[in-house]
Amino acid sequence: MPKRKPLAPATPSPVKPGPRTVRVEAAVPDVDGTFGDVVVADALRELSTRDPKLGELIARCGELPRIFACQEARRAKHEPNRAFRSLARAIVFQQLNGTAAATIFGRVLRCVGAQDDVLALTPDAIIDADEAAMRACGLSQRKHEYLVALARAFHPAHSDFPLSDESLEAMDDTAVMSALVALRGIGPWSVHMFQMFYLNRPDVLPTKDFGVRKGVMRLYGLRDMPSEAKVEEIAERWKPHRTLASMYMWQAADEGKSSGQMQGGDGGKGEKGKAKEEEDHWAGTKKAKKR
DNA sequence: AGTTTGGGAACGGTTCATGT
DNA sequence: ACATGAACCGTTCCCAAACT
Repeated sequence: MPKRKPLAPATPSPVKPGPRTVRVEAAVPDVDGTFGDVVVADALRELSTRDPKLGELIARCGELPRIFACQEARRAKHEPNRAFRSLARAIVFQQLNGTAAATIFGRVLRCVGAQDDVLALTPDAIIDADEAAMRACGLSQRKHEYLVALARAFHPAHSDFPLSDESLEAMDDTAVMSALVALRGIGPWSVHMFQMFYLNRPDVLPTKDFGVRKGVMRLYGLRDMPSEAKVEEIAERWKPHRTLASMYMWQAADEGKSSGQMQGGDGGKGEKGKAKEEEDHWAGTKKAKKR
């Protein structure tokens, strides 16, 4: 096979090139203007005061729809095993192209009889599922191990201190991080997304996230991708609203991409697509059921 | 000896340059 | 026009090497 030129992005960013001042679409109307316990407008005012560069971005973009996307998830709070399902999906999706992962997750749902009712995806269902059948869904041996371990961690009969929706809600951010990274297959990045989009914690800074780092680089005019320490240093002024600020970093990264100002660049869907997938995932959309 | 860092592997669907 | 197959996506784990 002859040498190939670098591939063009596999999935072009859905953000259309256009005037830098274009506003993103308005937030969906049926929201109460809060993120977790925070009034978004107040938090954005505070962020704008403390960080003028971020303030310019906020003024230009308004309240981002992604801020409110997770409100939908909060409405479904009463559904049992939601945290388990979210984390199970995160394990299946990690390391994979979103489309491929959705295909596999759909097969897994079918395998455990949850194709028509995601509520049937329970720790019991995963523990009882036939390993060969799960592997036949396209699940790697490692991921199958992770899923079973996750199911056991949520199962009272298999864990002295079983995790649950309620216990995770009651934990502070540090405790949630400790509890979840202890599970194989769940890393800091996944926990950060879980805290942001599932628990709606207001002060989460996903320093490992490529999009956040890229957004920081762009917004603050840095020449190179900032280290995690540099991101933390810059984000000091965002406390205690680092979750919202991080969402604006994704926006900054998106704008850089759409306006062609980012140098170098990663192929494929990049942080935009990934971030969108995470929003959809943690917000509880049912994309994976489309099969 | 203990800790940190870096690189490779895993994983399936999609994209697209190249050859026929 | 169609077939082929390499490259790519990104997070996590694991292991080896480097460092303290």
